[in-house]
Amino acid sequence: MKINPPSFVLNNQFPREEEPAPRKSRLSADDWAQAAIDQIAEAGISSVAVESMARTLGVTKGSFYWHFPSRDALIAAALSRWEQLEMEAIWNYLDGIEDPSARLREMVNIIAHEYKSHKIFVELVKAFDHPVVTPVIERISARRIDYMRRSYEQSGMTEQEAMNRAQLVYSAYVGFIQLNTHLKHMRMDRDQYHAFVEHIVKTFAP
Amino acid sequence: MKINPPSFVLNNQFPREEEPAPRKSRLSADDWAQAAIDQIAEAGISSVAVESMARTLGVTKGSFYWHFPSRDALIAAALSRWEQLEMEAIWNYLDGIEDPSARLREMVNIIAHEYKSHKIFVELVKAFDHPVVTPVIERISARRIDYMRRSYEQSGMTEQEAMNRAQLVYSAYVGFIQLNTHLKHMRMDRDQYHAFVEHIVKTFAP
DNA sequence: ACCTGAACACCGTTCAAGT
DNA sequence: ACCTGAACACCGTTCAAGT
Repeated sequence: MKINPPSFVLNNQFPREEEPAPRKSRLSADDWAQAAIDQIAEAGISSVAVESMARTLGVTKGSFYWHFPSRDALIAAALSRWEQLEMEAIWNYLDGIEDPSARLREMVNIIAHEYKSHKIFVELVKAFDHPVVTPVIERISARRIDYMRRSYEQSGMTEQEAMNRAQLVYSAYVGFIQLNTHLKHMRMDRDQYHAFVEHIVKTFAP
Repeated sequence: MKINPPSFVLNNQFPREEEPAPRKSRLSADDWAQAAIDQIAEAGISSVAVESMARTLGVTKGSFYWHFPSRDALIAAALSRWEQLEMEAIWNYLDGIEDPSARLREMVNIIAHEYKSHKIFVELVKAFDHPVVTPVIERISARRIDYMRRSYEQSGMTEQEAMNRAQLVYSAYVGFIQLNTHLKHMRMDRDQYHAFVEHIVKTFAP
């Protein structure tokens, strides 16, 4: 009953629509947005700097303002692009799995590995209070919590219980990715990690 | 069996040692540190700006650099002061309670209300990846997790189980304060909140 | 349609000079 | 011992001028 994720998940690469072979000398707004996504995945929201990105892209920073009115607009466009291309691909993949408990397990599986989209989510949580970031996390979180709530309801919980449980599990998830990223005592080797996941599964079973 | 917290917890005010009545015209490093603590509690780490704080304190920003070598050094001093004065006072209060389960309940109680120290902790979690903030959260988190681990062990859990449970509860706590602060669907009225706390207590019972 | 280059504001940092 | 004032670096933002 093991489900193998598709290659675009394993490769941290989601299919792009265009991307012609010869690099065009002039840049589009999407070029800037994609560069911003990569920058966020590598070093977080705060590392998105117009001046240094312009240097990397081989233009002056002044040219940036032809494409976007501000740095925040660039971040917003980058996150929107990421939601539509990368997050949506994951949801489509998950929705293709019939069995609800297999779907939930696979959701955990994707999150637990260091895929690019998970890395970006970790960076977003770090910048939780940024006005452009908050609504993105809000949308993603609402969808994930709802996803879990429905699974718990299908397992026979009352509506209220299922909601509380989903919110609690999601809180633990958001807290853990932060603590695990930053705190020494929360970094675990493979055995500890599996024991911890076992404990979580047992504690949060319907 | 209800325990009333001491006035310094309810008033969000912890006793200060000196503080003479006539405001001295010259500033000390502690004056800057205390101003930084208040600023962090109000608007977070990123709002600590040398220039605007100098304006508020009635000096030029140049004078700041007589007291501290950098902005980061100010933040470090502020957080150190907060740990020693405000956090330590809470721990001393908690350690004065004999019954372990009453202590744990009171710990949750203090955290659940919007005291200044809790506000500051929320701000620190927002700036989790700041190199000056990380070790502070690390110290506080290690102590709290250890506190809970011991309680679970005293309740008969194995060492490993108690550790996993403590880490899981703490993860949920850290995640919840973030989600509750920022997400609309996680804001609860009094009834919802009590039902949620009930659910947590039941789920995480030893 | 896209980019340059120079300007400005804001803030962290330095330092010689003042009291 | 503590502070001022002017300077500089860095980065976001604007805009007239170029192709």
